[in-house]
Amino acid sequence: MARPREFDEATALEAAIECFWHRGYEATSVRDLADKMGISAPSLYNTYGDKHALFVQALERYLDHSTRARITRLEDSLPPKQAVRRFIDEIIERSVNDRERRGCFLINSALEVAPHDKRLGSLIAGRLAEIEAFFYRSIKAAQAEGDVPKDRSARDIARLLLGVLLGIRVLARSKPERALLEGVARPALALLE
Amino acid sequence: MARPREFDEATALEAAIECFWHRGYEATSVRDLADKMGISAPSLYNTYGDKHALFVQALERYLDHSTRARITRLEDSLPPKQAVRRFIDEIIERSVNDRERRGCFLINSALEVAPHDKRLGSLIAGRLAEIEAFFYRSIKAAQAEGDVPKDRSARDIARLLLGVLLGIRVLARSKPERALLEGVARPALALLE
DNA sequence: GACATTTTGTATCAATCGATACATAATGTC
DNA sequence: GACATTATGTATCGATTGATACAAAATGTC
Repeated sequence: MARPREFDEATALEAAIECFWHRGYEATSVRDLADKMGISAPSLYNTYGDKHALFVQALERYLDHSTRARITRLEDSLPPKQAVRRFIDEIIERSVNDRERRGCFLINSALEVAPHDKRLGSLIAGRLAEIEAFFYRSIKAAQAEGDVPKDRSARDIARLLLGVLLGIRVLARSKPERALLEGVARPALALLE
Repeated sequence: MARPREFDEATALEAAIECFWHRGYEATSVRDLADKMGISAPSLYNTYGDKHALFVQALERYLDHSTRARITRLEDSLPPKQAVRRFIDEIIERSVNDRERRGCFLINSALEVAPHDKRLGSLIAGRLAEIEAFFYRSIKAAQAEGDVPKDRSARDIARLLLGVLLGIRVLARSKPERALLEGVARPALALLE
């Protein structure tokens, strides 16, 4: 019917994720994007729309393949309390080994673009709610199994863990020190015991 | 000796803080700055250097008049445990009432510019350390007075509170809901009881 | 009041921004 | 192979970016 695309959309989108993740939305130019994606500007606009639409697609792909995949993997392979602990542990590990200090694409976006973009803001808020929901149902399940004391508010602890997660990610971008990040997490995780 | 400046440096710097606070570093143009500061571009460059130097001065002034002033005020007027509680409470109050969702200029900067600017990165890291130090010495003092259980690590709880502070500030930019932010803070503050 | 010094306002610099016009190339359909 | 349709490459659009050149204006010193 028509000339086929010569590049792989998903592969190019991965490159776009790298750009936006590393530099943020404003500091990334369309030329940066096109270069790193290995395509021309017209191909970029033809395939993904404009810069903003590309950002949305990049963020959505990142969330599906990163945050959401991690939750599914841990929830399927570990008992609930361990899944929560491991989630936080993996975030710390990633943060300490993040030599470029990219942090988390979702959390970077929550700070940079959410307040200025209503549509993206609710997308991001929804994804943060998914993380809170993971913590909440894990704690609830652990409490049902007698693995976490039942006199503690699962809702509040889930929210604390969400806050701790965001805090660790932000802190790591200016002070990526293991002792500090583990210090943040330790008293919060101790509430599960 | 020479022609005197026709505007107040500090007042104009306050306007620059508003710009950078609201939009971040990259998204704020020199024209935005000059307009809001009520001066011309040459006056801006003549007085503050370039855009980057202006940002540093704006951030430093913000920190002296906001974060650092709050710590001093609370520490001078309240017993240590109450000072910590009040600090967190005030942050939540500010976040909930922050209709423009500006968050905290320091924390916004920790995420946007710290990883890309070594000099600013260490400035920011130092200021975050000051906040942690405030939590730490408050908890230590409260423990000495028997106001906080002594079997808890003051270092870890101080770090948790720092993480919670950052988490609340980030969360508030996409979900400024009181119940959520208070839920994050409640289990952390409960560790002081 | 002449001079040195600094600030201010106008006007503009080259570079880069996001985004496209246009012609050419590559496909499936008939 | 003619045609419709979409992708690609070149070349560039007007707008905006950070930053200045330059001359006029305002001060203290002498």
